[in-house]
Amino acid sequence: MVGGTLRSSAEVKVPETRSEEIRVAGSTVILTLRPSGDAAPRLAIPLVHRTREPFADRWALPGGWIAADESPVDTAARTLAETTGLAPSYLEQLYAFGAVDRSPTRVISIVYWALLRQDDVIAQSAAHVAAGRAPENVEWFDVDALPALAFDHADIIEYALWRLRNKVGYSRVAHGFLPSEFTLSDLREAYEAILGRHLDPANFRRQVEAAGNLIPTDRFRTGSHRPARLYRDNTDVELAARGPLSPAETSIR
Amino acid sequence: MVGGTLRSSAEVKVPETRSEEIRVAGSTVILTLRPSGDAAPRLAIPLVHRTREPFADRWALPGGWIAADESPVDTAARTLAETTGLAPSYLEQLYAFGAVDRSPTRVISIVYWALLRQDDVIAQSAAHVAAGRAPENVEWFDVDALPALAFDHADIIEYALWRLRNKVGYSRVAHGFLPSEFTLSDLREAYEAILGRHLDPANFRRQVEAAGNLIPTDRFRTGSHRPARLYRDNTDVELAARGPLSPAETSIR
DNA sequence: TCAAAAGTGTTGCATCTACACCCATGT
DNA sequence: ACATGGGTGTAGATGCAACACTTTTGA
Repeated sequence: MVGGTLRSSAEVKVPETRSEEIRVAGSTVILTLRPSGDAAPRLAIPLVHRTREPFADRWALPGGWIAADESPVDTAARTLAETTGLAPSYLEQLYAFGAVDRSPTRVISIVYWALLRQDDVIAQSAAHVAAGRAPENVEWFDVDALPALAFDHADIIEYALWRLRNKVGYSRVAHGFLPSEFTLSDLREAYEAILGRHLDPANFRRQVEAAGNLIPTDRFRTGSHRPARLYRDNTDVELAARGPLSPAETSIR
Repeated sequence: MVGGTLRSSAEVKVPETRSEEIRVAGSTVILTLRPSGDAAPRLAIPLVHRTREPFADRWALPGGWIAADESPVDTAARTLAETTGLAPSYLEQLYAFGAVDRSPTRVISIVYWALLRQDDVIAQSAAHVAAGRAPENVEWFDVDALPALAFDHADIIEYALWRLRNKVGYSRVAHGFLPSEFTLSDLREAYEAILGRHLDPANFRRQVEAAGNLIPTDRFRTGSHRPARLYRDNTDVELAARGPLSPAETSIR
């Protein structure tokens, strides 16, 4: 804890320096759910391979400098698009990291976290294969098999995962991973991948039905065993309450 | 919601501008509980009267530029001390506000929120009266009677209050307002002031007792009616879980 | 007909809420 | 003695976890 009383404010020295030497970057922890064969899907993150110092040969979060005429959230959305070619289903500010020693030069990073729909990611990587070219130096990693990371990016990813796991408990963020129609098993598997534990299908069903955020369709997914009803999101309800923050802060115009 | 697929990343233009034109400020929403006569205590915030453009004659959050060798949290703690002469019992990053048009010049503000113990505030203002001088241009306002505010500071305060009200439900932040020994009524009044509604004393007692964060003392507050037992905080437990964020991010070295 | 997932029912436990009630003190 | 806040007891409602059970399909 912190606490206590200080000397009178008159004695406190005010630094003369202004902050022009500080550069401001935007980075994003981009998350999706990757189907892994017929096993449970797993959380995955795209990282950028660094070819220059500092931290040459290590992997970093996608990001870039915040342009003079650009809001931080726009930098996040822009660099996310440059890296993946996609627009996120969810985008939220994570934290502003600004410790003096977090980089050899003074950089404050305003970090966002984003969710991508798994069908978008699959379609995009198929398009890259078809076109014969994919973004250079970008690779996807399972969150529990990350490579050596640059700067404080390992801590940042850990914090983003903590926030995701927290938020999934009291919001609908998990829906951000799913296509427009999905079964309750799809949704439950998303929750299980995020939380890392098994959920009872019967109780899960009742909980999401009681929440009233799902619209049942007349369609079913067949294939094996008893067909499962497909549901749509009730798009009247936000994926997560943002409180009184301006809508511009978390969505894209 | 956001969603959708974009053009290939090869077509996205990268701005040439770097971020040297952006200045970075730190501001803090400082909250305390002010006893208002014998009525219920109320949430209050210190604000700084602006004497220069932009927004001359309006009121602003305490803050300043982040120095080149200073972490954002240190800027928050420093400007908080300059404004109030006190150290906070709780300090947490609120949000980085960076919309392009939020200030006539380009400024990104990393905003913190802090709690002050009400006994610290009372002692400090008594000291100011005794010394015959108090910080210039600083005045305390009830949160539901705020003056005309500069920049986007009204929105920022609204967001800070939303965060406080949320956090009080799943953490012990309300303890940050109280002295080291307090009665359960003191604590309940803090919760009531934050949430803006009455809480059942009997149920409140059982809840905080069950949480196990309070240590009963042998002392009682006498004065009127039946004496009330005094409690201390269990300082082994943090006021609020910060997740995997470094301890440096929310406490003062 | 069997395996396995979809979907329903039921029971027990913990927690919350409302409110009745007793306790201890200053006036 | 009595008003008032401190503190305890208790019954009903609600929510959740565990798990038995039925349904529907593909193989």
